[in-house]
Amino acid sequence: MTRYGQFCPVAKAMEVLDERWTLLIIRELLSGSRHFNELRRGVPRMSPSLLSQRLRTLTRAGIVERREDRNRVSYELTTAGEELRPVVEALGGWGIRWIGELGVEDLDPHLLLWDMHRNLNIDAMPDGRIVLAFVFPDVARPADRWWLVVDGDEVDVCDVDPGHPVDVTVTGGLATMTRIWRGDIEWDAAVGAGSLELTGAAHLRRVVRGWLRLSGFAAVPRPT
Amino acid sequence: MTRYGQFCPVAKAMEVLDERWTLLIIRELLSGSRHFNELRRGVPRMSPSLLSQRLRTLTRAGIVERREDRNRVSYELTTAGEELRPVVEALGGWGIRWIGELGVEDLDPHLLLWDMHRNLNIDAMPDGRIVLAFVFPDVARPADRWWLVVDGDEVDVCDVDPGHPVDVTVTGGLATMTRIWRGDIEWDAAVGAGSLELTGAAHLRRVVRGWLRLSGFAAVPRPT
DNA sequence: CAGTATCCATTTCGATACTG
DNA sequence: CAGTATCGAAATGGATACTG
Repeated sequence: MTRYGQFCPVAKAMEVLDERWTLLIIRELLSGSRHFNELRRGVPRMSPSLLSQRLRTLTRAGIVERREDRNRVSYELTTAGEELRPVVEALGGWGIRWIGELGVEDLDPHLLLWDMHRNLNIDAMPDGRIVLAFVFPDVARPADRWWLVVDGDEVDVCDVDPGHPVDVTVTGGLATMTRIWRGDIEWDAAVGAGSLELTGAAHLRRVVRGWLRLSGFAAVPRPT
Repeated sequence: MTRYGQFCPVAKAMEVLDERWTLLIIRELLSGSRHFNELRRGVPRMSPSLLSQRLRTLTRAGIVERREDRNRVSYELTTAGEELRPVVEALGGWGIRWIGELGVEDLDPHLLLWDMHRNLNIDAMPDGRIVLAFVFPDVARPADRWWLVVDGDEVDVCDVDPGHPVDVTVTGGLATMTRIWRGDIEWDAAVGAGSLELTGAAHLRRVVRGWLRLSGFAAVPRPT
């Protein structure tokens, strides 16, 4: 590909990487997604044909390797792909510092829960099945209720009631929960201000915060 | 802008940065270009209207500040823009390691000389005017001859003979010179192999290598 | 110098439906 | 599960010429 007609390595890199969605797919692969439909959940607004096309481009570019193991297709980053981690980290670090404004369109409960389920601190949780419920009163049904079911080291995201007893229910605006996840506001501050509400056994309510890890970019210091 | 519909900071960053040419403009600003026509030389394949449009977008995004000082317009990076340096560096570092293949289309003598003129080691040069000539026998006239004229701390790139006596003439293929600039091959090796030829006074031929700095990415270690 | 204006070809994408 | 097929709308951008 010769989009820019420049020998500059930044230009050569961007020839592959500046296509829409591409770096988000790489972000997904970097955070552990391996299968087509798993990737789709990370980029839900992308059509499957476009995702498939991008994966082919990335494979041709030597960034992704497609594998077929007994009827199960998986995509993995090559060494070149893995080395894009610093790029993605730099981009996210910049983004969290300088693009604070989120549109309503940017909020997505499915995506939020999907991110959370990948970052649970399972070791901090008691043995046995744990069920967390999230309720977003400002979201239209049926997308206003979600469950994280943790059993052993398996974590499921459910958008329908899995039927198990719920240990803790977290209730609050989708924007609030999203901003907590991004590290824009503090969990404790939101609870204190009443914009986040916890229900469940007192000893669990106190520790649930420790079960949830935040976004990897939450800890990035913000401009003063 | 809401291209992706994601709250993820990587997505929010890419909404601004993944547009074609955008990161190359930022690269130019990071390397010191300030004026419209100066920027154009760094992205020669971009139409002026598109450059103008991108600069407006970047200004709206808070990355660039447009200034008008007594009839002279200039563009400068804001703090947010300056903080994109690690992003550009990560991209270039990745690009130099993993995209080694250059198409014929990627070679551009004007761009190469433009890059070189920004990176001359003027302190290492003797006082008085120094003129370097570059000849690319494999390039069609008139783009096969270029001059760098250094006078004091002023450096000019000429595509027509400036008329001054030439101190050193560097002759070699455009690909060779480009690869040296990128750090893909060594100056000394190219001279040794005869793919680069120097003419001029012996004492100047010996030191000219020290006058030219290479691309900032030349020193990045390559995959083994 | 520092841009605008115009215009059309092309690319790109999103939506939707379908398949082994 | 892992994609492909199709299609039309919209965005995008390149070329070129022009301006205060």
